[in-house]
Amino acid sequence: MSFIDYRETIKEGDTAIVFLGHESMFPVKVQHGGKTQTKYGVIRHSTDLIGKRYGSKVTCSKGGWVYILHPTPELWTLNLPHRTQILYSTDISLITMMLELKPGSVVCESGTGSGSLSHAIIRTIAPTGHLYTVEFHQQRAEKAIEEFEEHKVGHLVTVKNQDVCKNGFGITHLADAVFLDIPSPWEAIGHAKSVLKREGGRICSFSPCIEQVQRTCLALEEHGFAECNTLEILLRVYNVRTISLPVPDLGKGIGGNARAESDKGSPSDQGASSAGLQQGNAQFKSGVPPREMVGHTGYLTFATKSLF
Amino acid sequence: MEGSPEPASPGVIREGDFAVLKRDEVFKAVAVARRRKIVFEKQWFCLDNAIGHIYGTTFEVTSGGTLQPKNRVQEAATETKEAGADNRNIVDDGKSQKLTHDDIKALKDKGIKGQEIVQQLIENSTTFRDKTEFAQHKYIKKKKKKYEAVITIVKPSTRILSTMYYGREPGKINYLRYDTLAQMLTWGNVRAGNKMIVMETCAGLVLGAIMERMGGYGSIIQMYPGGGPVRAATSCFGFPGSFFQTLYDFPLSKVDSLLSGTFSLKKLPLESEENTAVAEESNGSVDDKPVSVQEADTECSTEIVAEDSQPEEQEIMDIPTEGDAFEGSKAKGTTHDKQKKQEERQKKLIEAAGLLKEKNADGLIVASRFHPVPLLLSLLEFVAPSRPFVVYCQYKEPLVECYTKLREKGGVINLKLSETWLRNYQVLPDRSHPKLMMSGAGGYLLTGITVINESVKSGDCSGQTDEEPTSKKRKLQEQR
RNA sequence: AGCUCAGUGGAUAACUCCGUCUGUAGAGCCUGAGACUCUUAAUCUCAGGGUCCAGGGUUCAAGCCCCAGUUGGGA
Repeated sequence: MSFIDYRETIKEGDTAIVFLGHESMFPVKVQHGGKTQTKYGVIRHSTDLIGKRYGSKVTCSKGGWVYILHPTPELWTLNLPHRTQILYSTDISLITMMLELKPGSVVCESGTGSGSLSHAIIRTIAPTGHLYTVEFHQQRAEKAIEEFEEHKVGHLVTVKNQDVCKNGFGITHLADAVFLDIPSPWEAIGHAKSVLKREGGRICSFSPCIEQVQRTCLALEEHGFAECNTLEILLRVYNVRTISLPVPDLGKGIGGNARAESDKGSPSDQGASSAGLQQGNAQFKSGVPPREMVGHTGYLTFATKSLF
Repeated sequence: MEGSPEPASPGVIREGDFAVLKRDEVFKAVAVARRRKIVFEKQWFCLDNAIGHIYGTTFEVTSGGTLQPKNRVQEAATETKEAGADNRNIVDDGKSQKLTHDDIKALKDKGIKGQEIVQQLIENSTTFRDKTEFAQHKYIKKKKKKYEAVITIVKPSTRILSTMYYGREPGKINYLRYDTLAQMLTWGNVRAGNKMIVMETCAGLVLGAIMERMGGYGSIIQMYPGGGPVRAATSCFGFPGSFFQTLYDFPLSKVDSLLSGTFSLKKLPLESEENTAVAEESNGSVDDKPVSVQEADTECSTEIVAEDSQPEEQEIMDIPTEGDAFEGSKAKGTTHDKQKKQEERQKKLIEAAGLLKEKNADGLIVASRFHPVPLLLSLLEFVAPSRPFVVYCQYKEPLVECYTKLREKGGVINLKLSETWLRNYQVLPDRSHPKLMMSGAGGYLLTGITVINESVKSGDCSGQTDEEPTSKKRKLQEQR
């Protein structure tokens, strides 16, 4: 198992995703002799997991079943233990594209937070790129290092426990892209500029509040960044449902005979009949939005450092 | 609001009023009565002490279940002396609050004021002064919400009730969101003096909204499915009885017969001596030739009913929200009463039929759980030319079908299928951002304007296909 | 049947529930109204009733966050 490479079978030490259905799934560290409880019964790692192919349907002790999935950054984002608020795949997708990340890219990130975005970046820049990620909270930095090692991507990432606003990223003129997810990003724009390659690169800053964006944009301009652009992306999910609407009873049966002869061609005759609707229910499929409303995550401000 | 502390009664909470309780963004409609327990947000209390105060007053709930008005004077400007620069030194070990669960419970049980409890929590937090200024502010806000819970009593309105229903029982109003309702009232040109046709299954909310906008002037014919109109939400508005004198209702199941001229009253009581028009109708229908309602007769009877106050009585019957007080007086309806009631009903029905038969309504509003196509095609018959109509549906597909059918049939222009999105914002110094985006789940609208359908009048089908596009083109040019 | 340990998934309507499809504003019961016939009532239809157990902590100034507590469910 690795977050940057698919493997066929489940092995000791892997982080696998146990999929129970709906939105319900959780990560599990596979260990000899390990046991995992689910609502469908117990899973015994040695017999139920190790050696099985990813994607297998595993039967639990109560007769229920679950799927075991190979981890991906997207599944990890949905299952990682939160130390902070995290970025979700909708925002991550836009960040990745607008920062022009690809295999070989060198990226600087701060703060690391819970590592949701970090995993996605690492997947994209592997096998030859590198991520430098800076986090001023000591426990969070340590936990991140631990996770990267566990997920066998440690060689692609360097974690530093320091304050990016004061001390920058600890390197200069190496990065193709910089990403900032910190409360006062405008204080880090200078360091960001100096860490980007001399020939230029892209920067992105994530902020929940519009005042932060205003300050950041001013700072970007002062430091000579170009193509400053702020975006917000919202995900709209639809559930596909069969809808059944009752057809109203307009009393068609009672006066039906007389109406057939309506000389004026009264359009009312077309009522239920021309609509092709019989008494009863009209059925159709529709995409219905879930009741929960889309919440605001943050604004994404992008800019380019160019030679000119 | 202009600072005039007028003793004018309209602004005062009185027994028998319909009022709305508000806590934060949660509403509940209640009938104001003495000695009646209300449960709201897991607190129970009586409204006795609220009677006599003006609407908009904020109350605290005492432990004894009474309301005490709360003066909003001192917002102790909790001057934040110390604040951290960032959270790098805050560790989430769950140990920063020194008060235990039992300590806090004891404070509450002792009846300590919410404000004091919040202060205690702050003083016993080892991390509070290390939080940033913004985090401190947020912390206080959260604790206040929990411990300084107050309720405000407000006057019902479309704004309040539509917000309440969407939040509390959206299924009962077919997910009609309040911004969508606002669109309907505007595009429907709802105003005083109109003659409106309404077909809704939104608990009577849409009807109430229309009545509010009409202010008691004009007339409304409510089309209803099944045994009678539902007006649970309408009664929450607390409209004066006069508003109901020109509110009529008519069963959907009679619409086709009315349109085809075979409309009759089958279950009319045998002895309907007073109203000759009614008698004629019932007799006529038994015979060979279906007799349509005479316009002159119905207009006459309309005026008669407008004078007596029967409609009001009917509304009170619809009101038994949670009322048990009136139960006693509700003598088990004698057969005589029942018969009398039915007679009144028949009378109103005849009047409603007469109004519809004039085919000169000023607008049509549809918002129902039924498929809108047959409703729209039939009910538009009763609307005068050059009048707006609005159809709401929770789903897009049926309205697309309406659009298609109406284009085929003609007689309407300016058809527009629409949906509104709504989002609100947090605005605080340096902390402004959108809160929620409400989109998709608020339903869809089809709006349009009726016109004289020449293709039908001429009885020439071939001309229809040619005329439609040209007229549409002209309209487009005018708009640009 | 009682106690202890570990892990798992639930608490919203007066009450009881809600599905391995990315199905928790959906229902049942209850109450009421109308219809109907089989009338101390049955049946059918419709309606009324919803803001999520409680406390603490924490995330950036956006929770798809965390912890221990209460209650009941399963190995």
